[in-house]
Amino acid sequence: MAKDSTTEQLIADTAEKVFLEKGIAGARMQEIADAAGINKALLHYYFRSKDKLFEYVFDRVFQDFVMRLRTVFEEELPIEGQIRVFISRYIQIFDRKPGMPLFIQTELYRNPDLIKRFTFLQSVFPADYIRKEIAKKVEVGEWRPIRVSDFLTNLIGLCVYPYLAQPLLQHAFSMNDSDYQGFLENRAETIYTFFLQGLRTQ
Amino acid sequence: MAKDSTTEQLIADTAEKVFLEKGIAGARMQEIADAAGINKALLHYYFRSKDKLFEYVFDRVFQDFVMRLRTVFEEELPIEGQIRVFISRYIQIFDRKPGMPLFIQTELYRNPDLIKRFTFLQSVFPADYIRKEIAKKVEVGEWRPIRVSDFLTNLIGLCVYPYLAQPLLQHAFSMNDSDYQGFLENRAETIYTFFLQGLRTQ
DNA sequence: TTATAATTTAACTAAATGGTTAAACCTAAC
DNA sequence: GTTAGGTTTAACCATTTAGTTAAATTATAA
Repeated sequence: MAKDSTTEQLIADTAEKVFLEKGIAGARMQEIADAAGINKALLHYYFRSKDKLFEYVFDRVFQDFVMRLRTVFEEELPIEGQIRVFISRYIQIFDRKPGMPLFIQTELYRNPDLIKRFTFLQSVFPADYIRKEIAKKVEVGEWRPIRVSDFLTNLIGLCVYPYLAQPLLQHAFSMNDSDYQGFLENRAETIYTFFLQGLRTQ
Repeated sequence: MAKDSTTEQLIADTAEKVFLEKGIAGARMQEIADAAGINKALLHYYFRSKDKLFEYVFDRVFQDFVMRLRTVFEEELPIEGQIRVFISRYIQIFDRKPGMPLFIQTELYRNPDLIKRFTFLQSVFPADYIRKEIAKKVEVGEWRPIRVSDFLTNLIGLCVYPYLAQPLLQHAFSMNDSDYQGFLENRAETIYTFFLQGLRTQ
């Protein structure tokens, strides 16, 4: 019977696009079916309900995100190098799916229970490891003391904010789409320099 | 007949809460009416349609935001002092309405036309002024060169991100609500130090 | 008092929407 | 060729939802 998962894949991919664009409340099952080139009956044949489909998509999106980042702080590099990789990989993820950060934050804000689905989050936010590295750097007088939560919030905020606030920033800086694309392309290097300098003592 | 604007106010305040929490797509007129302690008929009596009500609320929220920030970079202070004021005022705004940043970004992302309603945005993002100040500081060797767009994106991102990503961060750092509140309270100082240091040459 | 505006009540409409059903059709494996 | 599962069609159901209506009621200002 050769489980033909192509259709399931197609549905999930299409649903992801629609959900990313409109959120669960704004998305319509009919629209997903149309966009996938199938009919509503088949949609419910594969995914019983809108909620089930949403959860499936949400998990997939988040897993994709986590999987691309979880190994960064395990690599054999000095912390500065890990930070550089972290930044560029973060940006790389969102370049492929610019709507992803806003989607995750919004759905999470409106339904905090979704947080329960977040496994492996500690590997993307390796607080203990970072704490130790900060301590080392502080001891040799290279960095100022900083809380882990501030360290990671700053780092991630610098990476993600341009994607979360794209329409606002693009308008504020009078950029067209390709201007903004150019702006984003230079961010990785800017962030790296700025972030590391921000940590230093002098 | 004394136009009793109390009810209009009440409706707008209540609608704001509901819209901030659920977005336009997730909000229900009935829910707004109930929360305001009135009936749906009266809701439509004051605001003809959901869209009209939403636009009214959206404008109010954004205007409130702009009005609290527009004067910061006109104050008689050195740029460092202006930055300090900017940060603390930014944070102060969101402390009162934590859902506001996510609301604005999400609705703007899903309906980019709303950007047309953004007047005075240039006074919150005074690109020309900042450009000149950067140039001065670079000339005396105090700051590294940085694009205005990066300068403002970094500054605002550092302020706003903890509000945009509250559920995620709170979970990642295993904080309860009061932990997170404490985390936010120290942010202003942290950001100020970190941001200014990030700009420096050495 | 009287007229006018605010508010409630309650029923109603029309459209959108998630989800179901059953029969028919297609296709590939056996 | 038969069978089983994927797919379509098309109608249908129940519920939700924005918005309306009209009549009754309450407050308010002139």
